[in-house]
Amino acid sequence: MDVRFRSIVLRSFAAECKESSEKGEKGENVLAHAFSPLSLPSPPATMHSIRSVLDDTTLTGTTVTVAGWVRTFRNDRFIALNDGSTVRNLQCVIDQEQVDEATRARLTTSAAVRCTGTIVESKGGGQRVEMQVSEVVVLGDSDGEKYPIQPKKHSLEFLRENAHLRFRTSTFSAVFRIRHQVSFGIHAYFDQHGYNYFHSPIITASDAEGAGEMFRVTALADTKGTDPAEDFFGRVTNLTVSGQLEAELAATALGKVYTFGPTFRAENSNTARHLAEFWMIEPEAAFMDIQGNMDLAEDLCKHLIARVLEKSMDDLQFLDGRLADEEKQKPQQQRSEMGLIDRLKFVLENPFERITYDQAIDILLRSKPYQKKQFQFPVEWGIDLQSEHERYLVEKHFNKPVIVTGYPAQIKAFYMRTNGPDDLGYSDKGPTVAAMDVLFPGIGEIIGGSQREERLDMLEARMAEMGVPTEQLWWYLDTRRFGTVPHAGFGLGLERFVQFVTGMGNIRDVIPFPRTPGNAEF
RNA sequence: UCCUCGGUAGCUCAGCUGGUUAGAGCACCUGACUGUUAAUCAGGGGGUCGCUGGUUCAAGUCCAGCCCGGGGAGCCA
Repeated sequence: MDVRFRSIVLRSFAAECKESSEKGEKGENVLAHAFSPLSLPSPPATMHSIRSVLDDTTLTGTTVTVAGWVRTFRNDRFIALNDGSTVRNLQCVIDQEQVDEATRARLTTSAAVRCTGTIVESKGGGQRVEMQVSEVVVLGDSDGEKYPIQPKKHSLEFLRENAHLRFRTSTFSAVFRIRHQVSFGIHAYFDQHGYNYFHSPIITASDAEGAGEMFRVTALADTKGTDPAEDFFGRVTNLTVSGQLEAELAATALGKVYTFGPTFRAENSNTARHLAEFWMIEPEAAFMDIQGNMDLAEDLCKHLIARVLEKSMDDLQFLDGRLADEEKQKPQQQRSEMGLIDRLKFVLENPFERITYDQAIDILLRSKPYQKKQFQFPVEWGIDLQSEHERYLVEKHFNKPVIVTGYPAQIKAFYMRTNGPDDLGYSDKGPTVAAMDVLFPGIGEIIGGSQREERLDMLEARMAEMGVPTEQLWWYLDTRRFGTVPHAGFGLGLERFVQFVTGMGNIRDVIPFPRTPGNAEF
């Protein structure tokens, strides 16, 4: 809605309230008024979504109205109409005697139209029902010569350059309906499990989180030679790279919390799995250890996959077919044996493999590619697992999601809990921490988390060791000074998860308007 | 940021070892079509071959620099 229009509606509503109260009406009447949609035009009773027309068998034989955008217009007679409610189109059949030639000429790709007609069983083979149109109104013309999206297969790169229109394609409408289901499912899952949705700040002053380069936030036109004390907040501020530290503060009072918001990284990353602006979900729970953390991560992933299978089957079927076509182009060796839907069901039905870093190194050292010297990077205890190593574990050795715990302390963040001899992931090869990475086939790291170091002396020692300034994080350390408890949490990359569920290969194709180095057009 | 591949019509791409007026399919325009499924058929318009410079009788094709994009790597979610 136009902002000015909305303010007018609000003002007139306020005026009505004033009037009502002046007339001495009861407060509840005013309230009832507030929730009635009087100020908005209601759709006609016969208006239906295309999804309901296609699925609701009781509508056959009735007259309904639908509105959407023309996908194709064939044989001067058949409109394939899509309104975004489903990936499927409604075939609207027009009678040439009822619709004049001038109107038919305006039924171009992506024109907005409203059709009224009777739902009948289709004479053609491609669909169960179709609409026998009695009236068609063009609501918005679309100049076919200038409209860039054609009824044919476009490259994803081309559609990325036309990101403002790509939602009108089957692929992208399917992806974004599924993104909605995943997002909504995350809130539903945590709500059902007693977690509080916690809004961690977007602008932060701490740059000690160690999660990468940050975007500076300033109200100054030029920061050169200016004391940060002169700036808006009186100090250096940045866009958040993680809400974790703040979530920990909340978890040590509310018990269970999760954040769900945008996160920013100013890394010069040019890959199919990195964005400068992405959405992250970070649950944090008091009295939860690394084992509980793994259980939560696995259960959440499976819950979300189950939800998408339940709510978005037609979108998944479309994406499954799209992926199968793509696979056909590849040489036989590179093809994956499972389709998208089979893959989702497989992940849902099988437990994630859980191994320690020690075991991971062991498996890699005994692997064929290692012995044939096919790995580009060395494998030895103490170094981080490279992409090729993670891929081997997930895609070759186990062929399912894998959770790796007990990484060497030196390669992980300061807040992770140091393992003792009785802890999971303890190693006699060197100090390890209660970190966990959830690795998914085709995507890599989808979740990174840990049990946090709750012991003040241990935490301070690690911060000193890693050069993290304790003065700046006095508020974080206070949680360890006053009623500290074991607690744990993780970060789930929304886009990476959506990539897995939709089978999209590039992360830029699962976020509406991707932000990457040199790219912020829309 | 590094490695690698690419940039030819609105889109997807062909154009061999330099050699006449640079091609195809789709899209678009005109016409045909009352059961099509990315409809089909006939005809038509449409190009500074990413940019700049160089080699050559001759450059889309070879060389150099720059710009942009894909894939891989690092950073991570």
